[in-house]
Formats: sequence, structure tokens, C-alpha cells
Amino acid sequence: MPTASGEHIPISQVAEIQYSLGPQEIKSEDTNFPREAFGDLGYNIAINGQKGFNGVAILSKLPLEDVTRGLPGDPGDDQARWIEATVTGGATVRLCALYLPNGNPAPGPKYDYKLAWMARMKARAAALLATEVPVVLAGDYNVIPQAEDAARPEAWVADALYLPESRAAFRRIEYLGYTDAFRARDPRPGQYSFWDYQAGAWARNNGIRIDHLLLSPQAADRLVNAGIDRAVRGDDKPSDHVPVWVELDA
DNA sequence: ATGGTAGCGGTGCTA
Repeated sequence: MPTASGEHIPISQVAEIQYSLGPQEIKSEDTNFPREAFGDLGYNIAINGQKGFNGVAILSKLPLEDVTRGLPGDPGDDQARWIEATVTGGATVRLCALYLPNGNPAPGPKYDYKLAWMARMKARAAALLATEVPVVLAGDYNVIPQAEDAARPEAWVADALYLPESRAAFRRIEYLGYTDAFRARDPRPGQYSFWDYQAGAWARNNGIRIDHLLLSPQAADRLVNAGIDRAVRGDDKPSDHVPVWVELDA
């Protein structure tokens, strides 16, 4: 991750697609985002920001076109958790950066919002498939897909990140025809993207895999490699998430 | 062990 990990901005997770980044939880309004820092590095910038919480962006050294902000399906939803842009200049990709609701405590209104948001995401994911443009859905999904994606799955059984309804909603999106890029490349258990700040989770490797890149068939056909940059979790003042990335053929 | 830590924004919420 050549740029984002060295910045003093609260990037909780970064996905890299060719030369593109999709950070979540930027926790800033559009006007406060460090545009100059990234612009000086040659990035084009598209932001869906929000004061204090949430916020997503797409940064790319390739041109960005047709930027849209917000997840369709609920005009009353004012949380900045979704942005799309078409990355051009190489092979065209529709890139979506998403910050899926955490959903805790469950049950409750936050969990209801999470599940409703995931139903809307499924509808948008299906509509994007119909375009037949390669699609990458990148972000913090706040979903642990399987037991092997948690060091201590028993600790998560009542948590919104692992409840059966959350995992089923994630699978429904996959079953539309999307590929979990990291899992397709690496079947080993114990590969995590998040370690809590509390209770020495990083020192104990008590992690979970909740940051994912889902690829449409046209994008999956171009998948060269995928990985998780776990080492940066050991940096000074790290995010609790680490970058998850894919390399796609141009 | 129902805590623990971090960021934001201004002392409690969200994760």
C-alpha cells in the first residue's frame, strides 16, 4: 500500500484495485478530506463524506468517471457508506467503496438497519451485474463469513458481525455471482483483516476477516492475485483494520 | 474478567 498507510488520517481499511484505493471511515466532510496530500501523489479523488462518522472515498491514479454517492433504495438514509466510480484508462472497472453498518447491539434498531442496508446492497449488486461491466465491491463489510474467518468464533455467536442473518445476507450477495477475491486465492483459515484495539487482540492474533473485495464474473476473470497486508497492524498508531487488495489484469 | 482501546468532538457515542 504505497500511500495510504503513511497518512495521518483515520483510514480504517483500504482496498487497492490496480492504482485505486477505496478507504472507509474517513470520518470527515468532503471539505476536510486531505485532497492536497493525495492530489500531490497523483490521485484523482471522489468523496462521499460525513461529519464525525462513516464516510467513504475512491482514490485513483487512473481517471474516474460517473461518480455516484449513496446506496439506492432509501432516500431517508443520510449515512455516507457507499460511493461508486468507473475507473478508466486501463480496463474499465466499476468500483464501489462501501462501509457496511456494524449492526450492534443485536437485536435492535441498528441491527435492523444493517439487514435492511444489506438487502439494498444486494439489489444494487444485482443491477451492477446486469451492466456486464467488471464490478469490484470493496470495503468494510462488518461480516465474518465463516468460522475460519475468526480466531475465536465462539466469542462472536451473538454479535451482529457473525449472526446467521448477517452471514446469510452476505452469501445472498455472493450467490448473485460475486467472488470473494481473497478467499478464492487463499483457502487457509486464520487470515484476518481486523484486530480490536482492546484486550491485546493484535498481540494474541485474536482477529477476524471482515474486509472483503467481491468481484463480478467479468472482474473475477481478470483476478491475478489478492492479499491482506497484515504487517501494518504492527505499525505505530495503526488502524484496527489493515489493507485488503486485489490485482486485476488491465 | 460484561472490562478493555481509539477517534471524534467536546463528555458520550460509535466501533
